[in-house]
Amino acid sequence: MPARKTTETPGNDRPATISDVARLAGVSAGTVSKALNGRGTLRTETRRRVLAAAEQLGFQPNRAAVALNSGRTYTVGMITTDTIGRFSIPLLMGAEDALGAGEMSVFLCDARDDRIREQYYLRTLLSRRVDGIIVTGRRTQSRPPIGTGLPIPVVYAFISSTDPGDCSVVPDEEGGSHKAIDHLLAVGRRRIAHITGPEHHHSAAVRAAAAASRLEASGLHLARAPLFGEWSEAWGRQAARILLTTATDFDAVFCGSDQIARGVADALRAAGRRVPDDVALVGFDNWDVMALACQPPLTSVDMELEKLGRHAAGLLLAAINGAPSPGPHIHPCRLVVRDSTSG
Amino acid sequence: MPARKTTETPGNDRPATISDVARLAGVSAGTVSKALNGRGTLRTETRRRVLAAAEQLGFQPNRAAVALNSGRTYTVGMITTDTIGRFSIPLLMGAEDALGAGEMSVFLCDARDDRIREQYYLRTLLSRRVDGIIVTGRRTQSRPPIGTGLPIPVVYAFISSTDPGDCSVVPDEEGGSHKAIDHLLAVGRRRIAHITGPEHHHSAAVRAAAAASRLEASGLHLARAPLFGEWSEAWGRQAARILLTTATDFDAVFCGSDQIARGVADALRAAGRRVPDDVALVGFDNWDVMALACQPPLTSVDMELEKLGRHAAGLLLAAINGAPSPGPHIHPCRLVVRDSTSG
DNA sequence: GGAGATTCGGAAACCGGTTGCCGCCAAGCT
DNA sequence: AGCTTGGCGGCAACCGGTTTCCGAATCTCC
Repeated sequence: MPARKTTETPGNDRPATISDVARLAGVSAGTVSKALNGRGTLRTETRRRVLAAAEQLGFQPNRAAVALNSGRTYTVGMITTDTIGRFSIPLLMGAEDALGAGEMSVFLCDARDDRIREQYYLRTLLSRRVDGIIVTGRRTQSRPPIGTGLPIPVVYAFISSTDPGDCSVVPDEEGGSHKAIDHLLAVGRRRIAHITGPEHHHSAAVRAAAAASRLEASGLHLARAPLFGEWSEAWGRQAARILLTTATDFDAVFCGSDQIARGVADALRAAGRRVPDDVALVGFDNWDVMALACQPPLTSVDMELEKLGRHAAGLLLAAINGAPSPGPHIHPCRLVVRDSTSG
Repeated sequence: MPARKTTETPGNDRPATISDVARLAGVSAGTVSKALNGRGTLRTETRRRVLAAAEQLGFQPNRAAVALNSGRTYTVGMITTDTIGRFSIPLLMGAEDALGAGEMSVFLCDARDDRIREQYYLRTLLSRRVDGIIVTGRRTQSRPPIGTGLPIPVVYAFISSTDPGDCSVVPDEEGGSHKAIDHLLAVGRRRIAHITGPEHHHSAAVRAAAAASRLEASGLHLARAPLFGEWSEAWGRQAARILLTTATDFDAVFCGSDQIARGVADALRAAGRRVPDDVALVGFDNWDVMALACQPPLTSVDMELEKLGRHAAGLLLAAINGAPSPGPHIHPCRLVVRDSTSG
């Protein structure tokens, strides 16, 4: 940026203020403000002189001062209720991107599954007079609202609030499962098994129920009761062996996560079953590291978390501008087809 | 938080100001400020009354106003030069944690490998008068400084600045490689191969060179020239097959990443070689998803990115408080031993 | 009881911008 | 020439805190 180097005075430790600009341009501070913001009535020549002075000093208005008399800070808080992980990242990125386009800056708050930290961050954000708050978390399960009677809008992304009046954007896990099942049916599979995470986990329960009900709508059933376990490759391998040793008749497995699916793929291959010829395989999450490294590459349901984050940010911006969208919002899933079902 | 509910006036859309508190307590605004900050000389009874009024209104000082006359915003900017990914997260979390403890809030800026966005964010942060900036990125390679003559301290974390005077905190990849080699030597291996990422990638080059030189210091050599490829499981599998088919004599493989190591493990198993009995295996990154799902679980070099982030944040806080630590800082790696070398 | 010491809290300036209002000056009109 | 009109830009209040300075009230002691 050589252009900036020559105009800024490097080593000048104090950022230029509007008075500095006014002095240099030979006008008053108020006039500078008008010139820079296009308000009031100024001679073109005056405006030009002010702009030149501002440029020369590298003037950037102090946002704290702007915030003070506009009442708007153009910042939002993003609270991740649990540790920032694989699911939070695309959410954060999508939201940050959408907000940045709206000239908003984002405060990142990692509450680490600690309600005390959560409330500490909430107070901090309110003290900083953020224009709004996005609450995210790892689980799609609903959670108590982060606060009540707050003076600013709040949007829940991925997780949802137990208060049905709160604005929550959640992935359509049920619809995603339907797409997975429909796809397996479309490629001619009829004896579909389901392997997934812990039964008490909301996502596992929802996806399993949706898979079963979609089959029943076609007059079919799961090849056996869903195998609930954990969200790991090891469980995928183990569950696949259970399917094989109990002589279950199956030609497809729909898995609750890509990690599980990958474990299943490895165990099937070790047992001499071919994917997708003997068994078609569908995962969930479309986590590229897993889905692409899997042998063969894995068909998977994508919750489109980045888009979901952008969606949530858009709703927050609207709410900040006086057009709130209370209640739950369902964000669609997308099926990404790869070799594990169409080789 | 039922306690708050009763004290805050829900639905009161405008946050309480210091004047509101003053009016309720029957004192002046200045007195409220003194009471809340423990300045000046006030009667105990007056102080108590003010505190009670502040509590009743749920008063939180407007940080913009505080910033305006203290010149300190108690915020820092965190710019990730490339997309936030697996490496950035522990960095961000560590830094955010350390800064939060210092009462600092963090602005998250995702520059997405775009120099334009980078400069946009830099200007935004300067306009917001952040007290300091942390710059991170995916690669350990050094990069041009984000700005020159900036009025606030900047710390580079993980990546480093080409300006040797800038404060950069980088992982000791060379030391990490040494630890990996030393460990393999300690468990009796002598014919060590190295499989890693692209040759032009800084980390790949550094780790390969460090491995070779450490062996030479013991009068040994790599079993063959390092196999450079890409950071993927597929390449790990392919490279392992190269080792096997070229009849290279090897009893250990040190890999440039856990993904590569996992591919190697799969290919070795498929070829009937036992890990660690026939071949010991060491990865790099200690990415739990890979290292733990690997069969057997993978010994790996951990760059301790979260600690590194905390380290960087600490240096930034010190610099903000007038005690800068210019120049590069090397953050040690840690070897995590698992079954792939000690089964 | 009065002078001096001490305690307590209010008034006002200030941080860095924004904005409504008003005054000054030149041009236009009669 | 005198008055009106309107363009231009300065003055000052304000946003919400913090801090300095100072005055008033009370206390102490002779």
